[in-house]
Amino acid sequence: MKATLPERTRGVCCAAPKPLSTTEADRRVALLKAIADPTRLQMVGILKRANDPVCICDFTATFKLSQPTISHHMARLREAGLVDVTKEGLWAYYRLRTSLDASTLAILETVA
Amino acid sequence: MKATLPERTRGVCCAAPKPLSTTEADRRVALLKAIADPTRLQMVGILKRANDPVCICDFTATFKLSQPTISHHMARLREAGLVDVTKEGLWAYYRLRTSLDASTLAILETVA
DNA sequence: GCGATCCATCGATGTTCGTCGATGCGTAGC
DNA sequence: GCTACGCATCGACGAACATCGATGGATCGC
Repeated sequence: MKATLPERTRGVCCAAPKPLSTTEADRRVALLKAIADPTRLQMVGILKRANDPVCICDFTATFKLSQPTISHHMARLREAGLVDVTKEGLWAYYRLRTSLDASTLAILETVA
Repeated sequence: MKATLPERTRGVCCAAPKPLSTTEADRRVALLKAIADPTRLQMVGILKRANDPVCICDFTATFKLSQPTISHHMARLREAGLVDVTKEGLWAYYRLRTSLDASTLAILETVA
């Protein structure tokens, strides 16, 4: 890794490196924001390691947070398109969405 | 992928799946928060693709944001330990920290 | 029907975040 | 010294967020 510092002239500051397409960047940022929280990252990790859908009441029992807060975090994962829900009587079972695209799966794999 | 919904009895909601160690989870969350922003994600991506250190003035020219805002975002990357800075006269050159651990590098690789 | 249970939603509150203008500090050229 | 420049920091402001108690809707057992 070279570390050459290019010559500069005052007032000329526009090498302007090209960023990603903003739409793709925004997609990734939405995913990152969805999992950039301790509770939600743990939720995703547990769902990823679980073979069967997990009742949300188990999350409520696991974390030291109120039931509305757990529900709120799960709703954010739902809005991010990361989880699917199945209602069965009184209970709500969540699992990772099966139709996640490859890049999303790769990120979840490395981070969760 | 089976999707068997376990039998439940009312009032018993404590299968309590085990989360990660909180210290490790917090470490990852700190990294995710640092890059869960369009500007900062682009910054990291540009630095990752650049061979030489990049003058921060080029970021100021690239993004449609004020100079204090760019400086603020770069400070957040600095506090997260993701970048190193070299001051050269009037200019400040940033690059990805060379001593990033493997898991951090893996995340940056998939996301940036 | 009635009470109990699970869960989502609402409303409120304190905190964090993104953004900017103003300011200050160090450097370079005159 | 003085001015111009690059950059960081400060202070302020509105938006987004995490959390909770209260409420309501739906389902089960009796």
